[in-house]
Amino acid sequence: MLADSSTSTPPFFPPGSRIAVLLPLPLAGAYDYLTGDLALAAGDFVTVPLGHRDLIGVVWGAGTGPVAESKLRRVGCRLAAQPLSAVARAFIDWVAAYTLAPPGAVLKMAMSVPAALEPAPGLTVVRRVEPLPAVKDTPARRKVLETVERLPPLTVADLAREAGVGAAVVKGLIEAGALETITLPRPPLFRMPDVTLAAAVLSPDQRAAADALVAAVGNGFSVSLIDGVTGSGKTEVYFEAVAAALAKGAQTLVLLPEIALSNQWLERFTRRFGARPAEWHSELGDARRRETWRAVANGEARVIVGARSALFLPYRDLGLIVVDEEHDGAFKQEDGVSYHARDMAVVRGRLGGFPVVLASATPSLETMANVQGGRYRLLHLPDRHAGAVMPEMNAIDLRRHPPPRGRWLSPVLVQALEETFAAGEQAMLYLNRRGYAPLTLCRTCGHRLQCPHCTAWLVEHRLAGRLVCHHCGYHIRLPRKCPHCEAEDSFAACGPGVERIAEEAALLFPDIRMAVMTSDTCAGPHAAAEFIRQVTAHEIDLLVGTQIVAKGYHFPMLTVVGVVDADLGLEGGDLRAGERTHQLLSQVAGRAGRAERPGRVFLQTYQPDHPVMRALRSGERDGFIAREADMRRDAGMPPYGRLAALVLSGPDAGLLDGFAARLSRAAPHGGGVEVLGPAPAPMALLRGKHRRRFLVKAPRGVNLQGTLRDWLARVEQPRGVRVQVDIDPYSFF
DNA sequence: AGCACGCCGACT
DNA sequence: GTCGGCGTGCTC
Repeated sequence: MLADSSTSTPPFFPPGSRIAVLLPLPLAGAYDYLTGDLALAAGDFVTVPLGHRDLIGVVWGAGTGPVAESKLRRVGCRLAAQPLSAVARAFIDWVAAYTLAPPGAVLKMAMSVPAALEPAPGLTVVRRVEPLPAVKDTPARRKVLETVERLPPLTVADLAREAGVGAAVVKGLIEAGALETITLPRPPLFRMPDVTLAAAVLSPDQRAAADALVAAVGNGFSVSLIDGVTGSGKTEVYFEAVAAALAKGAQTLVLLPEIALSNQWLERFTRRFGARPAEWHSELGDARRRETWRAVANGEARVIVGARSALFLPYRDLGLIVVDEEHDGAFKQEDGVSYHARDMAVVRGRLGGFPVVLASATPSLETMANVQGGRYRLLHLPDRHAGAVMPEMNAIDLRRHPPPRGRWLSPVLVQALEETFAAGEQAMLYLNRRGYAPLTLCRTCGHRLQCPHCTAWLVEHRLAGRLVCHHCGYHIRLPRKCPHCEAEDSFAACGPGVERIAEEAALLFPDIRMAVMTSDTCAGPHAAAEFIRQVTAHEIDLLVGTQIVAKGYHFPMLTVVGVVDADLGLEGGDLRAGERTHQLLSQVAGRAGRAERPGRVFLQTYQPDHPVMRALRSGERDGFIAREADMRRDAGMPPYGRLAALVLSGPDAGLLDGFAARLSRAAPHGGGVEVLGPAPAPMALLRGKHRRRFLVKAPRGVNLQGTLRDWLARVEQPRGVRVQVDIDPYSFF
């Protein structure tokens, strides 16, 4: 059964009890309070005094702390909000223990909307007073009174609009006593998705996968991976699992990497279920956020689609989680509590006793290792449906077919673009680099323009007319004189960004219609939706963009994709560089030729024989993954070993290095634990803070968290130094 | 995370 | 002589 809907009563605390209350603060643990004359249960939201202020916290259990009972203060009051379920509380404790974050910091993610804890305001509507007192009669008043008779109760503003008069008339009638206001419970904001609508027609492979998922729903914890190439219909398959969960009365969470960009996904959902799901992402307004939080807590929202933070919403009866594009790095939160939403979704499923579905065209090595270990069930979708074929993959060897000096597009790619535009089809150029040029240097003295707060070059944004640091947002106008040698007009832009590629394309194809899509040019979901509309309506011939264009859009007339610098992601050679580049370029390639038109993909590379390029060209994904997996296994790296990063940061480099040296001397050893570092973190200076990093490697089965906790406890932490623990680090920056 | 308590420079 | 800067330390 659905474990979230706690059938057993939670621990109960009668008046006069000592209880632990968890506060949404980064404190070491829960604080003890006395219930006073209140009767409380675990999970209740309560106000408690802390210092001079009153805070909202959650009753976490019996009070067991070391503080003397005489020093305890009393709980203020119990809030009417839906209590936090036992599973939600266990999840918060689990995540805190795993990530080494204070439990209150995790609770804070679940209490991100404090205003939602206040009771939902009702809807104030107007109705007629019976019997109607004698009031002055005017044509406007008569219209209002007629409208009140004719329509169900409306708000003042709606009634005035319906009657075609100003709000003052309605207010006047209320004043005169002919109308009165009453407060009704607010009508539901989220419509129930309709599971009786016809599902998409599924291929036999899709049908088999969908049947397996449907059978898993309501049948306890399990993890399934839908592994299928772009266009194989993964979404339709997991929609059947969503329908099954809805039919069983369970809430469903669908996690997407970038919900703000997924209007196409929302449209598909709405077509399938006849109602929009509840959305949860950073662009929600305050009122919507509050309403959604309440609707999740009281069970009114049945399907929630959201970014990673949606994992911590206070679900009333969650019974299914789908993690789409499970390989996507956006699921890893790096700042504050650092967690991977995919992995925590699996934990949430295990604690809640329900199935978790992962979906990807390029599953992560972690997930594949779990499939091979028999922990996750594999559901394979081999074909692109509707007869579409996989795009033809071409590597352009830039050593043999270099672009002209000062240009970035190889003649081979230029010719393909020419053919595409001549055929009346669309093309996309992909380069994961915003701005015009990533580096600006002085031709006279060689000085490079660098961010004063970070270890990073300033990136020229020519459209905005400035140089920008992509790490801290620092920006200046392009100076005329070199700050070092004072030479005038001596700057050279080195390397391309998307703006420069667009400039080159405009030079080569002056007559085509072009758009540049980056996070700079499409802030907000509406801007993205407008780009998508323009491309779909074929108002654009060439789309130039960064990673933002790699997301799963369908453009039926888009037949050629050019990857301007396929080697870009391989630089630096971190643990996941190969895997990540393969995933990203596979996804970009999937944009080509999705309808009946065959697609062609061109990868510009100086390393056509690199394993990543070979894998992309041949489509030998599994062989590539197996080789990457072997390398990780040999190196004892995740998912075959455990890894954590310890990042020390602070404004004083000397203090930082002293602390790092003391930590190094106290470093754990033995049991296969290996500590690498301290080394300057890859961004040795970020936002004015110096950074040093340790990497801790351990075999599976070692208690990594315990080891780290003990290590940190052995060394006193100076003020002015921040220590950040990142279990399972992803980015090495 | 707040918020007060602390000890050192420019004001009525 | 005070007002106030924000460094540091505590809150059951």
